[in-house]
Amino acid sequence: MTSKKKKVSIYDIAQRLGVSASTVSRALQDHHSIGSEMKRLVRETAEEMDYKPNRVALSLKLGKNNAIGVLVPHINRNFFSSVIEGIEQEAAERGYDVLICQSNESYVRECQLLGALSQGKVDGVIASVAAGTRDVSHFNRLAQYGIPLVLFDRVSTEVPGVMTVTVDDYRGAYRVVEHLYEQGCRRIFHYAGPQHVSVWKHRLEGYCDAMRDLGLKVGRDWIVYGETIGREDGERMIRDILRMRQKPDAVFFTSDFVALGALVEMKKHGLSAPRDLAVAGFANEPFDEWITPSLTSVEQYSYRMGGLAAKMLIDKIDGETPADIVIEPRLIVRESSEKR
Amino acid sequence: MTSKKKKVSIYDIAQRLGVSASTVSRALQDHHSIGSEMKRLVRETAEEMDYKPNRVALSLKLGKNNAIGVLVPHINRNFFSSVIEGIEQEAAERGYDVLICQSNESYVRECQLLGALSQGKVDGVIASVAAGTRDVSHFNRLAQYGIPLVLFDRVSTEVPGVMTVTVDDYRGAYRVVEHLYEQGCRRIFHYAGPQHVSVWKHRLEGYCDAMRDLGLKVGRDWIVYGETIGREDGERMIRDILRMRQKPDAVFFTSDFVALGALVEMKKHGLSAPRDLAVAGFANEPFDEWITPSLTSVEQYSYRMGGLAAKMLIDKIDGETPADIVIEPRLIVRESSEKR
DNA sequence: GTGAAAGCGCTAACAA
DNA sequence: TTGTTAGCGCTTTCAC
Repeated sequence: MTSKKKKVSIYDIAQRLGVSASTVSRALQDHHSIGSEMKRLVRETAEEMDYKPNRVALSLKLGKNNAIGVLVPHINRNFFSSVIEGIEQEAAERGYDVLICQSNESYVRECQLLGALSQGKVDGVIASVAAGTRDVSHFNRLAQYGIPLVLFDRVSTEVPGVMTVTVDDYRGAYRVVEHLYEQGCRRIFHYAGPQHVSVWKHRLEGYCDAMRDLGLKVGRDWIVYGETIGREDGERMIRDILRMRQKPDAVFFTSDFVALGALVEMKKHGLSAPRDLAVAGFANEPFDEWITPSLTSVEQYSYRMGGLAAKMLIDKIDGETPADIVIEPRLIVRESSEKR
Repeated sequence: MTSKKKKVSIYDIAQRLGVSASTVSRALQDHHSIGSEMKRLVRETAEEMDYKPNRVALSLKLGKNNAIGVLVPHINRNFFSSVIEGIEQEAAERGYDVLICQSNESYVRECQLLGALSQGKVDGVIASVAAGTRDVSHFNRLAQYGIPLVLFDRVSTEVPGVMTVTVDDYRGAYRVVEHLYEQGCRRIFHYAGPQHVSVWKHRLEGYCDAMRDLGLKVGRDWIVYGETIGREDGERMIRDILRMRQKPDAVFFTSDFVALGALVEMKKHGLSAPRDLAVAGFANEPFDEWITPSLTSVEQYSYRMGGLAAKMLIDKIDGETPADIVIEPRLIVRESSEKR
């Protein structure tokens, strides 16, 4: 049976010392109007009584929480957990707590959580839009409450006052296509994600423009518009390809997971990349370099992205006006696409 | 220029309606003493004025935050982010916020963060001990403040009043050894992690006991006591093995990452699992089934673990006294160890 | 250099 | 059924 000590407040310290609470408060803040002898005394007593400031009271008084909310589609996805890790690192350094919640890609859940985040616990929000979200107006409420918002990766510019940090998906996709071209590929297909999501839209645009610039005409069935981006989608696409008369010599998948499914399915049919079909993905998931063949992909610097998003948000909270950030992605060529 | 509306409080509603704040407060809480007409009126006005309750004020008043703190070594590790996902899910369902922080495996950081978590923002803490931690007495402070603590995976029973949820590492390891034995392996080595960490200690014990029960004598250099558990460690161990006169026919690695390093290094030397050496890991990381050969491992049900930890903690906060939980692990046999 | 008092937004005794 | 009041723990004007 551990005796729960009652929490000690500045009043307890004040009483013990026979001074007023405000003196204690000031001493603890190293206020100039307090004598050094008094300061020492107060600090020692605080230490001795195991005093911990109550941050909730502080928040209420100051109207500042030193906390940011993070809203992501899923916590347990390498990309997002890596971003969160970056956020936490930066936030911790600047004395901020991080409150996380996940939308599970659901629009309804996202609305609820934004509601909860408007209830005064956080000074700002970092979010990435759920795949189920088409109308982003629920994000506006934050601005109405004066809560700054940073969107990362899956962003929307339709939210007034929003700040964004993104990777240049267009450039990343463009480079993938260039690379496949350099490997001798000409019939380059693309598995695209839902087009209401910014990143997948930009990757498709990068693909299209690169193809055009390279003088390659995109056939009518060269682009697959996926509803989801799971491994099964990649498997299905390979099966579909096997039934085609005119097969592609490369596929650029908008996600590593889809590409992974494709590689697995290819193996099942005795096909190998890049010999039978060059394959590239996007996101540089950790498994990319462990699988066989290793997977060509695009690094998004997710950890850095998180750090930048947090910095941006906290700077904004501190009254600055940070500019949007676009991170330059990096093409990482691996076995799945390197013809020699 | 968006006009930041000033936040509306119950006083604003009260004023508008010409009633007192307490009436509004009660109406909003659906208190029985308020007439249904009044309730309707208050609720409509609240809606109209876009009122959001201030949860910070609520916390201060009630001395309850509806928030739990989560302290893990790393956010961006599949195991931990999966646990966190489970925690968030359960917490959200029960109306709790989740505050995350990471110790980066550092003892000092863990101390600091526990200090921060004692500052009244959370009603309870879920944590997994940093690898750098040998003395766990810093966890005691939480109990002193009446903040319940659940430790998961890497636990310590030396913390008074602590609750734990773990996977039965001993059993998991035991089964791995049994399985390798059934595959015909007799010279089964073990790569162990730092022994001050509960999970690695228990896995080693499971290994030792299984070997004994199977009548296999463990040679003096069969157990490698690793300081770290990274891929490099696995690579190094393979190189060491290659220099041995009497080689093992199987290695049980206490971590999938070490096993992964081993498989990669083996490939480099033209060796393949399980033909030349059967390999098994622990944790069932997602990449286990994608790599070649796929890796035999032990599933820990991390997502469930998170949910259970959160349930346990919140039950405790609600005044119940939950019992410790031990999750039964599951051996997942894959190519790396299946002789046929 | 220090204290008294107000107040952040809310709830809950106590009164009426 | 409703209003008044105190107070959660802290900071900060204002007065001394």
